[in-house]
Amino acid sequence: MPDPYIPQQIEPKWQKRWEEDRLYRSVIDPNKPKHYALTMLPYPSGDLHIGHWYAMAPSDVRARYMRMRGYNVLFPMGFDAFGLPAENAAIERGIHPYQWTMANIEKMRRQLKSMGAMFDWEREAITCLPGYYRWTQWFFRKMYDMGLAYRKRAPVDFCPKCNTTLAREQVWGPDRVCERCGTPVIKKELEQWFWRITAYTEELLDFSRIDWPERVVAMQINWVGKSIGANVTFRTERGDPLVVFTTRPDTLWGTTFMVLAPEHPLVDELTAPEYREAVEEYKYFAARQSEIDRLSTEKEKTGLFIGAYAINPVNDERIPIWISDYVLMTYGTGAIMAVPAHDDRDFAFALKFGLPVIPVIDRPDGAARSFVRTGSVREGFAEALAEAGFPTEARNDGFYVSIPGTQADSLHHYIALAREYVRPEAWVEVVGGPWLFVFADGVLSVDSLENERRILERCQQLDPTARECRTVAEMLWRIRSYRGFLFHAEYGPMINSGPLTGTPGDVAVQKTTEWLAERGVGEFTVNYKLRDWCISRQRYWGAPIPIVYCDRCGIVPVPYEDLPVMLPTDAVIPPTGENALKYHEGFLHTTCPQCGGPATRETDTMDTFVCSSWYQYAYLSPYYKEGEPAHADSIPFDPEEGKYWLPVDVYTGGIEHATMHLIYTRFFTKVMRDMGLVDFDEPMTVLRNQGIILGEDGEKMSKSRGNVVAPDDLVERYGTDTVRAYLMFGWRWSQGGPWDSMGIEGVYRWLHRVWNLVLEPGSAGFQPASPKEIADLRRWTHRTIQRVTEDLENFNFNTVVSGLMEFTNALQKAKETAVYGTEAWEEAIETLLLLLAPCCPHIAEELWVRTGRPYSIHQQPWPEYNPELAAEEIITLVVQINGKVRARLEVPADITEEAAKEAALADPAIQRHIAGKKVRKIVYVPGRLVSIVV
RNA sequence: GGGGCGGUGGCGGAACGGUAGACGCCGGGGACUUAAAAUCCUCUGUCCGCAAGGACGUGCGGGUUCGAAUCCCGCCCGCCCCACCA
Repeated sequence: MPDPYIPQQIEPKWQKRWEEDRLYRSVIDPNKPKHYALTMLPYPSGDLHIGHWYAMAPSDVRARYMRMRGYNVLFPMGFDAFGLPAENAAIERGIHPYQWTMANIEKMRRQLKSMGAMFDWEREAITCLPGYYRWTQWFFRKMYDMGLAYRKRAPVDFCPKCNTTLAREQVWGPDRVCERCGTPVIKKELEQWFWRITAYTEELLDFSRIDWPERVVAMQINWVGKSIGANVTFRTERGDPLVVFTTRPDTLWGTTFMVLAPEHPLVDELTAPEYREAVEEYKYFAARQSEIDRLSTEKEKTGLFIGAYAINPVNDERIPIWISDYVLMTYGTGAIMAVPAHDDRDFAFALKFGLPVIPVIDRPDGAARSFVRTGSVREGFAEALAEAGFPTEARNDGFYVSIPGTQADSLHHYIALAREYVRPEAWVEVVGGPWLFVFADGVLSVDSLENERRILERCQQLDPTARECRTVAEMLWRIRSYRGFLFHAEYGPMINSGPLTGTPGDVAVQKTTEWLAERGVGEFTVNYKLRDWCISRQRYWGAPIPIVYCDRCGIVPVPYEDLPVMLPTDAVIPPTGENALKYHEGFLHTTCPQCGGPATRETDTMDTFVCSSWYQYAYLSPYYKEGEPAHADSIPFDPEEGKYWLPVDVYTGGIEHATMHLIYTRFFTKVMRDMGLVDFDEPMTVLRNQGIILGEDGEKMSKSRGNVVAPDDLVERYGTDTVRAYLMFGWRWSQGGPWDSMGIEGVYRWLHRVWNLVLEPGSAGFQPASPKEIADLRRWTHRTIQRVTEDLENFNFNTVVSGLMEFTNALQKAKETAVYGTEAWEEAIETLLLLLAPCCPHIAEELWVRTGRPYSIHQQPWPEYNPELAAEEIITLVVQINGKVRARLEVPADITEEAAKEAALADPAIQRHIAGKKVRKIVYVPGRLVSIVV
């Protein structure tokens, strides 16, 4: 009997040995193809949780697999070490952010090492060290020189009591209060630094060169938010140009009012004196409201008429100008033309505030409805409609008529009938694409503001209840059946649109834009949601922005040679969380690099996303040229390393970074390309995301729920190899799912079985193994190589483990037969260990060495599979009758079609099923099945 | 509202358009043991049947096909992201 499998003994032993032997040191080797595998670096919170393991362990498995495949693999690790929690710890526990961070890194590095991953620790990079942030600042300086960095005023969340700006996560709850003191947060305008990421917008939309998950691509496209349309110039009555952006210039003739963002610069000038007070009040309301109610979906529209009018350039209609918080100053031009007939927001606004609606796009389906009030038509109308084939539906006070869009003339036909029957003191309206009012003396269309008014007045004369209505739309809205017909946002033929009436829907936007351009009142325009990246943070624990303010010279960038601008380590964090740099005299005061006069430093530090935007380059040569002065033409990493390793081949990590981090790092790489630092466009060729491990109860893991799974405990109990294998086996990696404390037991049992399989002697037979037995065993071996290889290629980690389990089960059975001890048996065991090595590196190494094989298994080549050996000799041929499986035949793999069909038809079960029926057709799929149709 | 991902046994999940449910967990039965744990063997989608065998079965409804979990159309449900973006 061998000694039992005790992972707690063998795992630390091998980890120590591998480290001593520098087994995972990655060094440039021009004779090998390179593979840069990167997994997202953690924030040093102080504890490595199961989510980190889930992300990193399978990534390590794949990196190890690539290494065995003969690649020279770089798989580095580091820490994203600047950020808010360190400042909080400083305030709560009186420990300096630096000490807190470095102590956490110490602990997490130990935890990471317990994973047994092949991280090259000699390339570790910690973003909060001067040797790292010197280059972060260097990038700022380069951006500045390239005209990609600029300063402008922008709002920040500010706590008036703590006198400090707040990060997004420091603002709590729907009331938006300060996390420390509970004071309602206000907006404050500050001068801040921005990077011109928008200079790369179009390029960021190009994913043709990278293999990234569909959903990440979708999220980034959505984030960039490209809209194609036109800028159209309206004029105020005074003559000021008022430009709006619209994606639907084809609806211009339906503009019945304009809406400006409350912060729009023209609002103050345009507001009529008698509205001024109300407008000021609304602006204040909007400034608060947009913050408080950002989350509510069905927000009631609010707004205010400012007493001014604009002229629609296409038809000279005079339209009122409103302000409302549903128009954002930060998008487009901060002003819109409102077309309530074809935009749901404008429609809701118009309905609420009694603004007219003019339809200008026909319905694509051409359908219409009409409500015929009792007494509004002469006798016989219903019968005439029935005869003409119009479907009707009775109601208490009349009946509805559905006018189908299928026949071209049905609308005209209906109107002709209605005119014939309508009584002089009443009317019949038709609501479809156009809205038509049939009076005894003629038909009026809601095709202009003037006609809208005229129709409304006439209806109000005829029907006293209509006098409550401010607009035709409001009157029609009262009739339920019309509601779905009063607004639509589809493309369709233009109607009521002056010279462009009749333009088909598929060319309407283009034709209108051209028409506007010819007249000089509009132009083709593209708009994006993406804004420039505000990198300023009013925080201490970050990389200082290398800028100096001089009374004489103004804004002066710190010279390259003077970098890094050191973050003072003796700063005291105020209990309010305010930026300690503002009070650090030694940091604050400096001399101007240009004139030598007194100057002050920028106290803002950089967003931590800046640090993580280039870390994959830092790993190439961490803290490159520390202590040597930098220059404008420096390179922040060893160019030889860069030339060999870049770009990243496979990047793994959580989907939560789909937008910010993964857009910023793409931006960085494109800037670096334009600087001449790299010669590629995208930082990471392949991206794969893992899912999230939930608590055993299916909920998100959290301390308050008490459902947190601690990896350290698991390692102590089962060993790292079991944890690694279970994280691969338990779920589809990209999906994740609830933790299962029983499931991991199954994996633990499996590794015990592997241990015993390899070390316990089998019962060698007295007879030699038959050729068939040998072939069967070798088939198992080579099929398993094939499966496991393919699954690792495709990140299908769960089936890698299940494949190895099946192989183990098969070997368990074979062990009791004559094949035990044969060459084929040794091949099988050796293969099992090699295939196991990436997943469970410790047990694989232990068994490898114990069975007399040369250390280290991790330096062995990945086994090749032989397709001939993997091929089946005997296959199961399925016989279907009318698609149902009726028999399974064991036949030689190379059976001919005729022989297969013959065998199928000869089978007694098949005979029974086709007895008395006529065989119409036989489909043969080689190696698979015979399908008989009767 | 827009976009993405998903829906298969009691559970996690397998399945180039071709044997649905591999592998593992849970559960049943058995061996070993004074006993338990561990380990090993074995059964395990549902229904009918003593059995042989048969019927049903991948969220729902259609379609394509000799054959659909897989492809197409229309729905329903869940999760995630974005969201008054003109």
